[in-house]
Amino acid sequence: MLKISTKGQYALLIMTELAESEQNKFIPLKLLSHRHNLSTKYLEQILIQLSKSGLVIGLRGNNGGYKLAKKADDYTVGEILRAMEGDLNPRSTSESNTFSSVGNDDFWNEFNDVINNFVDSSTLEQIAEKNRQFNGYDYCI
Amino acid sequence: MLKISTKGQYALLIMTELAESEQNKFIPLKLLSHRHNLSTKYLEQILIQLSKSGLVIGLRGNNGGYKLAKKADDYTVGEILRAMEGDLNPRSTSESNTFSSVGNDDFWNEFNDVINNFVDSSTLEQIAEKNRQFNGYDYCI
DNA sequence: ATACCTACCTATTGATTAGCTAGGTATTTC
DNA sequence: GAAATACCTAGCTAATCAATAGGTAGGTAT
Repeated sequence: MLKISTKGQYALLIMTELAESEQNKFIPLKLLSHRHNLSTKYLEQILIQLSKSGLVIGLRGNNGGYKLAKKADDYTVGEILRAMEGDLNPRSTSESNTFSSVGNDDFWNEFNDVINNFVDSSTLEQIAEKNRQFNGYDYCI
Repeated sequence: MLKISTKGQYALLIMTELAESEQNKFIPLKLLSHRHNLSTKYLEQILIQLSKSGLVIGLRGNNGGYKLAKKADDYTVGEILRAMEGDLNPRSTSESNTFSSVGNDDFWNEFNDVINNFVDSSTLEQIAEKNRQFNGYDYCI
């Protein structure tokens, strides 16, 4: 249906949240879920998966939580979404060659490129920066 | 999961098939399904829906079948896929504003634009033409 | 040591969708 | 009127989505 699941959307949202945090401190899951009114248990699964993928670092115990594994500039949106969704090919890869035609194949390949080029040229930092600007104007009176 | 369903893929494939037919003659469903090894009953549902959407004209009885409702040049891939899939927004529209942030919203809107601009600038004729060229080289010896 | 905090793990569930299959009805041509 | 065709409606299986639930392991402060 050409939709990114809520997992992908939540993941991106939370990653930008982490990117905006000062000094990249560990932020506990509970705080993140409460701030965005998301199910803690559901978000937990997402963060564990991000952690397994190496996009985020989790630390247990008091003052633990999650933080980015690298600088926000070094994340593409693509790698974040793919960590949650698997590959972002609009055509199910398995059936690519069972039925097809040259023109159709070309179209689907180009479509795939358009999508992936876009998400891979968008960085986490770009999103976080926009949020910072907006929050700046909004609250700095 | 950012996938176009088989319905959308089949629809596009069959539409290009119709576009390639000489003089836009009516082609029976059974022929189309056999040529591409697709379930007749499943493809039937797809063509009925395309017919309801006005993209294709169905005629019953002997020598009946389906044909395009207009010139291949006048179809965008977007309108064909949307007829099968509904809108092609990668973010579920309903949840757009329940959770969000400026940067995230901007990203999702741009993503939406990238996808829709692409499918709306690809025409059925472009795909059909590529097929015709290929078939020309392949069989004309 | 122990109490608490936090991430991590595994299973289950209800709702929805994808991808078909099946059987019938209406319409057109010969 | 018989054959060919599109059209209609229902159901079915498997997968996926979006959560919920209950537990375990690892750190920290006292």
